[in-house]
Amino acid sequence: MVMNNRYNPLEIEAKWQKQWERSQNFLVTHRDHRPKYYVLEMFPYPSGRIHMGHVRNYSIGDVVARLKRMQGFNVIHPMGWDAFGLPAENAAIKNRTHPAKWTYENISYMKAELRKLGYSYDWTRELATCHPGYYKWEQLFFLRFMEKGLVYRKKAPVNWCPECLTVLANEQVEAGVCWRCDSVVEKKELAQWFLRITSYAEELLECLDSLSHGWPERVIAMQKNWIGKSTGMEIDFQVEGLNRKIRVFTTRHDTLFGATFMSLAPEHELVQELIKDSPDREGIIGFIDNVTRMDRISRTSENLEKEGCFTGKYCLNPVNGERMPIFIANFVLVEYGTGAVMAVPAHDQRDLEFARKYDLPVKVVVQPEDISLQADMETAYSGAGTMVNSGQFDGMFSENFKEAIADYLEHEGLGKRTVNFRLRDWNISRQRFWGAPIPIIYCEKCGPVPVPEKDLPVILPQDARMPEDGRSPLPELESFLNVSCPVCGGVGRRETDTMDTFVESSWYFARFTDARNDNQPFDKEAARYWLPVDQYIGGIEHAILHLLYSRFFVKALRDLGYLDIDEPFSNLLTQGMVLKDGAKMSKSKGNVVDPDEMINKFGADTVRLFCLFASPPEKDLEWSDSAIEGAFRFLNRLWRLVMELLPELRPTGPCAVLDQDFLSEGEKSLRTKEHESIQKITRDMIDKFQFNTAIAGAMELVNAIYQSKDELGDSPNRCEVLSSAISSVLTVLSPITPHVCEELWTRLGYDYPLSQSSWPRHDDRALLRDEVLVVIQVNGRLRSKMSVPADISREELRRLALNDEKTLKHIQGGDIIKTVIIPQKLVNIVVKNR
RNA sequence: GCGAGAGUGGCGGAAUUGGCAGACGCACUGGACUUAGGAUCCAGCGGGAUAACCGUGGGGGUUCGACUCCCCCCUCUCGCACCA
Repeated sequence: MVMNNRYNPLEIEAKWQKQWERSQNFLVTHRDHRPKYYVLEMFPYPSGRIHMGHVRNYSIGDVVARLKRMQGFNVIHPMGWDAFGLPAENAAIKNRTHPAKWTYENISYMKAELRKLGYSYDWTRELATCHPGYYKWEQLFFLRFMEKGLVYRKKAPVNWCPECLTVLANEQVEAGVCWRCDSVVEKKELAQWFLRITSYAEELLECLDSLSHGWPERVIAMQKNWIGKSTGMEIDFQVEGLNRKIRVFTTRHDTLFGATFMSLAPEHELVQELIKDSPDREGIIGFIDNVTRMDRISRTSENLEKEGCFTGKYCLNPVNGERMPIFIANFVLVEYGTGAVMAVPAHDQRDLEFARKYDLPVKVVVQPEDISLQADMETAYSGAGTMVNSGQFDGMFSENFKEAIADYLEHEGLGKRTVNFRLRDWNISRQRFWGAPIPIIYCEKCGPVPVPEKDLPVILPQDARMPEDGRSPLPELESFLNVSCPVCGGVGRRETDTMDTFVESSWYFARFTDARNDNQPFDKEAARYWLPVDQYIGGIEHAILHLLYSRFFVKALRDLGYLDIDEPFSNLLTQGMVLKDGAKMSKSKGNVVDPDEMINKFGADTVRLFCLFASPPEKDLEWSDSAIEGAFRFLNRLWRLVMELLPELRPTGPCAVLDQDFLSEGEKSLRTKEHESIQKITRDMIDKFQFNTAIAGAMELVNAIYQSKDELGDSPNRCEVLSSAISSVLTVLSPITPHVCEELWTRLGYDYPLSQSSWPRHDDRALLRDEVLVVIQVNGRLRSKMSVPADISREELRRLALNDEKTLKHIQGGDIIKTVIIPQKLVNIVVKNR
């Protein structure tokens, strides 16, 4: 048969994929004596086709899964579909069909693509988040969250994407534009459902420390930044002539004596009352309108000139009673702190600019040591120093004064120490159809009422027709809307908003532990055994969004008694992007490389090999058509090597036990290379996930075998040494290129599959060489090399080095000051010229 | 501005963490085998008059010895950014 001679990837790949499926090798249960290992890749949105980014992501994950299996772990490696989302609705409108149809068709196509790549998934755990059997439990969690006070409904100005026709959470607005479609986000006043993620702000921040070993530093930094904890005080300022107080949040209460005016956000709740009888009311309202109409990008731009207008009212500084004019300022944000800022122009640059513009007083209260600050300063001083102009506190160090004034204000009831977070509650209402319905019924009498647990799931109607204009059909779908109130039996109407799709991805990793459970979200025992995820792999784009939401969900589910872990993902690998011609692949740029095409041309093993070899996992990978041919060439080379030697090879196993003393020089040298390679590859693969260098190591070993097979001639242990080395190559490459390795392994005569073999262990004794190459330097410069017995004494090595011909040339005419000797490595002779 | 990361041949990338800079691969050059080669094999491949020497973004320093450690500077990528 032809296939006996030539490497035919498509044929052997189909064969082994069938074989693995039949043997059910990758199916696991939690009733197992082995230690568990949970490896998970971020599940895909079923957009239609797998792209190279997926291939890279899932290839890395599959290597980890196969590797850990070979190391003796009970490995769970599931795959599923993040199946709710807007593209399905758009496609449904276009094709005049239901989003479910498009979604399930995509899933089945993409699943076939994944199968062709030979990934070792436990497909019995497959899930699609759009299936009622999945989102039923999500709706249950919503009810549980509600009971716990973790869900509330609030009318608030929210982020509205005019393109997606729905609201967005704060995390989903990036620099003022929609994360999905880049439209400029607008503000809209709507009643929405919120998850109280802020209750966990402190813990979400603190636990980041426990992740510092397993997570990339920059992801941790981004999350810290997003949570944005700052410690300070809330202080009340009495409004003059009005029975009102303005509460500010400040981290610089040490500068309180220097506060000379007050700045309010234009949206601040007191503004309308303050300007009620102002003679310039019209002008002020005009100013407010101008500011609030601005989009978020320009409003929060640092270049925006600081502007404001005087309300005509004053408030009183609580510590010195000074009158402070109250301004409305364009740079004060209503959503941060209390929406009001005590302005201390001497010690805050923004306040200083504002004060100069409106000719407001500047009062220095913190005096630095080196220079003497004057009120006519050009830049504000924000450091520490000695208190001045601060009454009886003058002379204190500002950092100490901070505590003193805090005590004083708390004692007088004028303020209190607080912690402020940048993190806001998570708005999960979406005005979309293709999402999990929020299980709420609005009753005319009882108000919003939770759907009783026994009525779950609230199923997304199958008969919905998508309106052409892109809106959700739910608000007009009578069959869905009409329902009686579960409390009073009166007329009720269902909530028509669906949940943010990030809710589904916040707990899917837990559902994987028991994906077919019809009675509960997952069995507690199964979850306890499998969770947390030991290795999570995905793109950096979810550094905040998905990873923060999932962390919150796990903590909330823990407190509800469902889970007993604190964090979902112990280790996180953020893989780099796949680029072509230096840019991210995209249809518009026309630089897309289709995985299917590559698999058909070279086979899955080559595609996998290239993805792992071209670059370390965290770095971006530049696609190269000629480099993937190189990967294909290597597999052909490996194939030919085994085919050529096949008649004389035996299934000795990798790192076969051989008595060193009976080996010839050449045999010993190949054996040493084999064991060195195993050592290096093990270190690279297992300890560092550096598959690119591991593959390089395997290539070196293949090169060495090619050389040895000719050099060894008919030496007595030729068969054993070659068989062992080749078995080793196949074993260590098998997580990366499983099909070709299994095929060659079988042809070698093994009667058990590689996928059920153990990872090889090198023998330290095999690493010992009789002769080692030692480098000779003179004054740190390489001058000569020589091969010496490995156990040579230092003195003997020194003597040999000093008598080396090439070395002597560079020593002549100088005095030898000293020699540095690193055994088995180098000799450095330090010479000083006479 | 703040935070994280990077800078090494023509290219992707290595370097046991202070000890032969450029592993492995791509591209390229020469040769062999060939009707043919875009298959395969062998050899070469940082620069340089193939000699000295110079070379890991630049400049200093520590050291017998620095891609690696310390100080200063430059460039690039990503994230956050009027956060009170």
